[in-house]
This record gives sequence, structure tokens and C-alpha cells, in this order.
Amino acid sequence: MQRATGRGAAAAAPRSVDVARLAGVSQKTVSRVFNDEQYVSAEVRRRVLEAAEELGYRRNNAARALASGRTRAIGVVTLGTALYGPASLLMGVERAVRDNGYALRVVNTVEGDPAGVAGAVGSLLDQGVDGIVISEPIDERGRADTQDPQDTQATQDTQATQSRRDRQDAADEGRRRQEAGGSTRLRVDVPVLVLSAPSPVVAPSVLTAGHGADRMARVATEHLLRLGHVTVHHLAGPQRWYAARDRLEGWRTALMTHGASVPPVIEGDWSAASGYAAGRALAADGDVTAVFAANDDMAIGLIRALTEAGLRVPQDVSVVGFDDIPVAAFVTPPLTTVPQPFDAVAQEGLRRLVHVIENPEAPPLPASDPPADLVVRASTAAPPVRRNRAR
Amino acid sequence: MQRATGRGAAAAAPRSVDVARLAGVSQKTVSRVFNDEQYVSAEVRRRVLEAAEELGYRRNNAARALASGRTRAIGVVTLGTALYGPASLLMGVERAVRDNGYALRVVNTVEGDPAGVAGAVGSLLDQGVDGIVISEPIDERGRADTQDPQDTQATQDTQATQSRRDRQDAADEGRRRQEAGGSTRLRVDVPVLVLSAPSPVVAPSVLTAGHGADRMARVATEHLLRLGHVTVHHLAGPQRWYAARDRLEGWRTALMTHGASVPPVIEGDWSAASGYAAGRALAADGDVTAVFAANDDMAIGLIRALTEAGLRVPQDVSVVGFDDIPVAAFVTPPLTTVPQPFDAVAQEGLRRLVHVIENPEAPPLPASDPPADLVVRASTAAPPVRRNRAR
DNA sequence: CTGAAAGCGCTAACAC
DNA sequence: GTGTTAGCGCTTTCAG
Repeated sequence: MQRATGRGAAAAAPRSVDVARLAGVSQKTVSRVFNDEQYVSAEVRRRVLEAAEELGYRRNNAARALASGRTRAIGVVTLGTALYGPASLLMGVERAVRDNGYALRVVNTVEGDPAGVAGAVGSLLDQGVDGIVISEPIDERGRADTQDPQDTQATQDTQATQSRRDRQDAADEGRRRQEAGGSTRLRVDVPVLVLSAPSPVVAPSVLTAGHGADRMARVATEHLLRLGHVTVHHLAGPQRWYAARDRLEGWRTALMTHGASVPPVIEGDWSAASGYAAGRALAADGDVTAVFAANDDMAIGLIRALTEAGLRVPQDVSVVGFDDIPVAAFVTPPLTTVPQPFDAVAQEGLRRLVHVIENPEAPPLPASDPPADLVVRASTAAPPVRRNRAR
Repeated sequence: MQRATGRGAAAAAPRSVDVARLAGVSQKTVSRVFNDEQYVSAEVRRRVLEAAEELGYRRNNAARALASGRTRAIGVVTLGTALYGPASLLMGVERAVRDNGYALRVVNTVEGDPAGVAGAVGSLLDQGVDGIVISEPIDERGRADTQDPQDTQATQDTQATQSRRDRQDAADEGRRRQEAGGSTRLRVDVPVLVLSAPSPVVAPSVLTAGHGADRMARVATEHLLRLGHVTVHHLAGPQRWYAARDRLEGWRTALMTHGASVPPVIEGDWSAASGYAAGRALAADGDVTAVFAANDDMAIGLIRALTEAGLRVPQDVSVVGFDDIPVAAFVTPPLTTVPQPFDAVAQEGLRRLVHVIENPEAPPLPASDPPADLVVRASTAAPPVRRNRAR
């Protein structure tokens, strides 16, 4: 392909040689200036910058990537939903990626698509990225420990430049997943960060962050227990989501730790509508005095159903949500809920991911647990002295 | 840079020549197969695909971009907020971009950042994209027609291929913004699609889509008027947002068309908290019987304040929201609101953007207006017969 | 401190 | 139908 030259047509974009010519230096020197390398005299640097500015020069990223083997981009796999949690996390990731000097490439997985995460990761690998963030993956099959041949597979390839840890992983052939059907294998040869879930892929370097919703769920449940409720019901999120399972686990742990009975779980789909449906069922059960909903939307739907059934929140039934969505403080009654530290999780995760990308030889940075807070508002109170039936 | 070769170390990623060698064809033929070009015999194609699969071959996108001058990527500039509207629009854009066979690159603008949209667009241009989507840009200075030297600048190259509407924009030299400080100008030399706002940049080809919130706001306001309200108050969004101005405009138009008085506007910041504050002020005004809030979050905060002040919604005051967020149907009372056609806007916008990218010479595709619906729930009703003071 | 030469892996003409 | 030849605009050696 020849550079466009026709007059009349917009001039082709200036290249580094053009800048070099104008500044009276070699092309390599221009490259040095733009890469902030040392050993360039201040005078030359100034001249180069000036020439570049005059020409409106902009580095060609494709050429850079081709020559250097690095894209300076990080890909993120998201769920393609505008739900408050995932959307907030994505925004946090964008900011963290940018703060670290990388560009962001986004691919959504379509819920229900069998290719799922594997397909999205593949597409990112096609585009070229130096690292991948998988945000809140779901597992079409259900439980985390399920062996799922349809799930993401990955073979791996050690490079000469892998870290200790990577080499270990690479050596661990047992981890290598064989494709069930025998079609192509997905090679993930860049570091991966998995947010709010255990890793669904095997890659040279896998980090996880924000996988602590269980602790937060425990705090929420214990708040209710401490208020005097005999036990706490749980309106769970769809169990394909690791995030939903985490919360359920935390709830169960809290109940068991406190010797409370573990009532059957109701599973919603994160929507207020599903919370509403669950609320109608729960309202029929006179024993229910406290419910921990896996997100605020469901909690709001739940409260509406309870209210319509003539139950007062919190006098008759206490409800705790999860997320602390923007309207949580303004619904009726204002919702007691657990705020999620999306930005903190994204920031810390990215700091660690970038560290691995840029220092493959160095030991990975340690992870730290995000805080588990609770915002107490007006949807929770002590249980009613006694309702219609004795327990 | 040399390809890694050490034995023991994993082989470097396979290239098309490797595939060619294995398949016993030329490298160009491999390229043909992967680009779905014609004139490749079925037999050869099969052999190539097989060899590629065996090697785990993956095209190098940087090389492709460098050689072809096309990145097959579209960049989107977003606001970096998890607000329901912007987040939904982003998801719609992602899907539309992917459906069109492009990759997505995302850059957020930081609200309040002077570089703003210009900086984000520049970063996208650095990365290399074939087209840019600017989603709900805001204008730090306020009104749309304000001359803002700090805002996005762009030089333009009108092409012979503009639509009527686009050509108008481009021809309108008055809109061309000169840089205040005299530093470099931002050259946007790829087509741009601006969502839910008039264009803040001048580029060779500028399209707009989803810029019809005024019609929807009009419908919302008229619903209230038709219910018998003498006038309708407006709780506006921050006026730096074009989306907020559009809604205000639609509201005002509806009032004027119907000969209703135009009460002073209260400006919120999209948050439920700001809606709550506005609600307290409005509650003190005995004449208020109907309020159109520029989004649902504010409407919810507003309703809470009204309720706390002893006013019943909708018996004393009717409230209409905007967006139809997931919980809108489940708050108390269920909210009458205007759903936004995010996916439709994104899809149509992208279809047109991709058309311009791939057929620069052809006339642009026509835009179509999205529908303006209204979901009537329980937050609106006829005004009270009369309240404390006569009008 | 600076420069020359050699690719990175692919697509784009143009032969055959 | 298929192969050959040149680059795309950088970064990377390796010389000075």
C-alpha cells in the first residue's frame, strides 16, 4: 500500500521521519524523544517536539505494536449489562487502566452464549492486548467446582520471559485443560485478572481480586441476627454468577456460625421484578422476619411485595440489600445495604496486573482484602415481638 | 526485535508463513483464506484452515492494521459514570460495534477535566480507530451555543459525502472553535457519531443519533397537562449535559404549546439526593401539582421528600420520571416514566457510522427518529380539586 | 549522546 | 487460482 499523495486529498498523516527531517535529526532520535528515553540532549528534544507539534505528528500505534510486540492495551471481558454492579466495576476498570497508561478494549459476553468467556477472551487475543481483565464471569453450568467442558479452556505456552510463578503454572500440566470436543484450543498467553470470582481460565499468570463478597454478606446477615432475628432468609442472585454464590456462602456461614437455622434459599435474577415475586412468596410465610437480598434492586421489589401484602418494613420484616445503588437511600423505607468497593477493587487489581505485565520476572504483588461495610438505614429493625403463629 | 527462538522456551506465536509452510501454499494464500477472499479452491482453503488450527494460528492485528491502514476498531468516548442512561447506552454501543464486526476501544472523560472530550478523542486517535462514537458529551460551559475555547477543538475537512444535515453542521463555520491558547489543533480525521447531543467536534464526517429527548420530554409533560394539571414543574438535569437541555427544551415547548405558564426550573445533578433537595423546596410551594423530573433517580428522591412533607403522590402531586430504570416499577408509588431506546439508538447510529467508514463515497444513510413512549404507572393522576390557595 | 540497518507480520498491487 | 515483490511506520540491535 502506497501512502496517499494526491493533492486535494487530505495529506497523509505525518510520520516520524517527517518529524526527523524537519528537526534535522535521525528518525531514531524522534523515537527516542517520544519514548522518553534518556540520552537525548535537551536542545534536540525541544527541536523534535517542536517539529512534531508543527506537523501534528501522532505515533502510529499499530507500527509500534508490531515492532515492539506490546500493544499497551488491556482487554476487559464484561457481561454486557447496565446493572449497577457490573457497570460500576467497568467504569472503575476503565479509570484504573487509563491511570496505568494503558488503553482499554472491551468485549461483552452474551449471557447464555455457549462460547461465553472463551469467545470473548479469544476476540481480545485477536485484537492484541497485553493483559486481560475478566469482570464477574458467570458459569453457565452452575456451581464453581463443576467440571465444565463447555467452559473456558486454555492451553498455555511458557515464554522465555515468564515469571517464576508463570513457569510453575506452565509446568503444572495437570492444570492444562483438554478440549472436550476436540476443536481448537484457546491459548491465553497474557496475564489475566479475574474480578469478583475465582478464575475460569488457565493462563500463564492469573490474579484474582474483589472476591470477597462472602465477607460482606456475612456482615449483612450478622447485622440482622444481632438485631434479634431468629434467622435470616436469603433472596439470592442467579447462581450462575460467582458473585451470587459468594453472597449466598457468606449468608450461610453467618447463620451457621451463630447457630441459626438455614432456611431454603429463593433465587432471583437480580431484577426488582424477581424480588417482587420472591416477596409475594415470603409474605405468605408468617415466620419470615428478616431477609437479606443479594442486591438492592431485588430488595426494592421485595419490599414492594411485602408492603402490598400488608407487612410493614421494618416493623414486621427487616430487609437488607447489597450494592448501595444511588437511590437506595431514597426509596421507602431507605434501604440498609452493603456498599461495594468497586473502584478500590479495580484499582488494586489493575495495579497488580500491570505489575505482572511489566515485571514478569518479579514476584507478584500481594492482594489485600477490601473492607466490608454496612450502611444502616431504615429497612432494618428488631423483629416484631411475635406474629401470628408461635415458633 | 528478533523472534524468540530458545528451545525449552515455548515457540513464539505462529505466523502466517508457518501456516503456509505447513499447508504447502504461499503466505499470500493463507492471507486470502483468512480474509475470506474469493479465488481459493475449497481444497486449499481446507488445508490452510487445518494447518492454522494445528498451529493455533491467530492473525496479528497490529501487522494487519499497519499494512492496511485500517484498525477495524471503533472508539467510544463515555462519561465514566455508572448512571443507568450512560451505562445502558455504552452496552448498546458495545453490542452494535461487535455486531458490525468491529472491536471496541473505550475512553472515559473525567467530568470537570478541561481537556475533556478533546483529550479523550485524542487518546482514541493515538490508539488508532476507524471511527469514533461520542456518547452523551457534556459541555463544561453550560449552554450549547456558548463559545467555549477550552472545549473540544477540531479542524475539519469537509468531504463531498455529507448528508444534508451533516453538511449543514460542517458548513457552519461559526461553530468552528479555535483553540484559545494557540497550541496544536486536534485533527479528527475519522468519521464521528455523536449520541444524544449535537456534535461538539468538527470532523470529516459527523453523524448524530438519539438526539430526540426533547420529543420524549414533550410527551411526558403533555401527559400531565392532559391529566388536568394547570402547569408542570421541571426538575432538570445538570445543564452542562446536552441530554438535560434537550429534556428541558421539550418540557418548555409542551407548556408553551398548550398555553401553560412556565414555572422556574430547578436544576438537579441526576442524583436521588438532588431530587430530594428539590422535593423539599417544591413541597413548600402549595401550587405545585405536577413535576416532570429529568431522570428516575431524581424523581425517586423527589417523591421521598414530598412524602415526608405529608404530600401524597399522586393524589396531591403527580411525578413523571425519565429513563425507566429497572426499579421504576417497584418503588412506591410505581413510577410513570419515559423509557429510552438505548439499544435502538446505538444500533442505528452504528449502522450509519459503519456505513460511512466503509463507503466514504456513498451518501450517508438517513437517520430515523426513535419512538417517544411513556409508561404510565401510579405516580401520576389528575390534580387535587384545589389545595390551600386559589390560583 | 546519535545514527544506520534490519526487521516485526501482514496486505496490496501485480505478475503468472 | 496462486505466487512475488514491496512496503506499512515503528522499535531494536549494534555502531560510532
